[in-house]
Amino acid sequence: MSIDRRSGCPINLSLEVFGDRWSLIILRDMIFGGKRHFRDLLNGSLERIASNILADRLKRLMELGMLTRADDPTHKQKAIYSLTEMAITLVPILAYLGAWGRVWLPVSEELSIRAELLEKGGPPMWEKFMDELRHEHLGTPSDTPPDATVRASLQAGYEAVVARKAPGAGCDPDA
Amino acid sequence: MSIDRRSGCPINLSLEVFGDRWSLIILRDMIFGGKRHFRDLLNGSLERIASNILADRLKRLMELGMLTRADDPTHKQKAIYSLTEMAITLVPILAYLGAWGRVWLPVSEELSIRAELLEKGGPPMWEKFMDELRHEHLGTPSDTPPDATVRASLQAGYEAVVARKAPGAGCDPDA
DNA sequence: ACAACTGATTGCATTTTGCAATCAGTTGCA
DNA sequence: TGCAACTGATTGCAAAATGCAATCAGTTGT
Repeated sequence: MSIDRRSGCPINLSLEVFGDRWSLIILRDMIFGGKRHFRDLLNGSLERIASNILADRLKRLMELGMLTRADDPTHKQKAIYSLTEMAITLVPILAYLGAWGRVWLPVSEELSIRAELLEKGGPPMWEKFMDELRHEHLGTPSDTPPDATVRASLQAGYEAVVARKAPGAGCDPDA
Repeated sequence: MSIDRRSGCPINLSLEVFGDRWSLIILRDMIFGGKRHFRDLLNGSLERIASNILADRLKRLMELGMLTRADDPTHKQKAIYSLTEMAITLVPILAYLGAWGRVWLPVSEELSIRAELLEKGGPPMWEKFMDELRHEHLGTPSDTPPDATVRASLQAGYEAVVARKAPGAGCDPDA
């Protein structure tokens, strides 16, 4: 399951990295959902990835240099997956992809609010988000307080839509 | 082979449109290569798509609203495929994808020069390119002379690299 | 001691993919 | 008229990917 190298075209090579139905979904959940453990990714995504496919893609993304794996000090069997700089720089692509999908595809309102906020925020917001991800996954220093992160503001926007659509119902499957 | 709708997430829905190894390759060849016929797409791409897969993807992209098909007046069996606005607005995504691949993947110099020029040109160049595609595929008016198109300048850049790498050898498989 | 949870792995049926060969109709040329 | 080349596909088939359920060994909390 390694890279084919059908040609040296940048678009082709990019497709060989995440030209499948699951790799970008996993990266999305790590980037926007803050998921870092196998179980979180397995049970957290709306698209219900199978455990063998998740294991395969995590392995593949590590081989490609998009993820790294480390032991979790709180649990001897637990592994923490981290994004590499290579994966973090996908943020603008995900932002554009979300913006495009929001225009042309039958997206649901509550799931597209994040894409809308990210599009409205533009490149400055993407840069801020990438810096937060670098802090979170690569350990680089950051001066953003935990309650003022881009991810928190995206999540707040999501919850506002959910609350408006179902007032009083306190259920949040994505929390 | 229609859309799954695993979830209403914009990124997921986008992946269901071109989360495979061939759909974006076909769109790339139509957008950057100017290919509009089955045979051009079949023989023109470096990645050697099989004819049944090409037929399947063309059909699928039409069902999804990314392409339209029309009869070619010069040949009763010939079909001309056109990009829709939905497909034309992928240009920024392809630009970002090419830029990302150029940084992180083992691209070849002659095939990545187009991505580099497109990245350097930025959003203004993308807009100009999209206008040219609208003129070419949707018949909208345009005042750009045929020799000053974005595609022509990308092609010129490509040929300059090829000429520099193999001076005197007049072969150009992409012409 | 024991149930729940950790990151996986295995087996298996179904689906998708990719390659080679082939198709019928159209065109250009001798 | 005859025939080769070209048009957009389609078919058969082997290989690969997918998705589901069951299972695994080790760890943790009670």
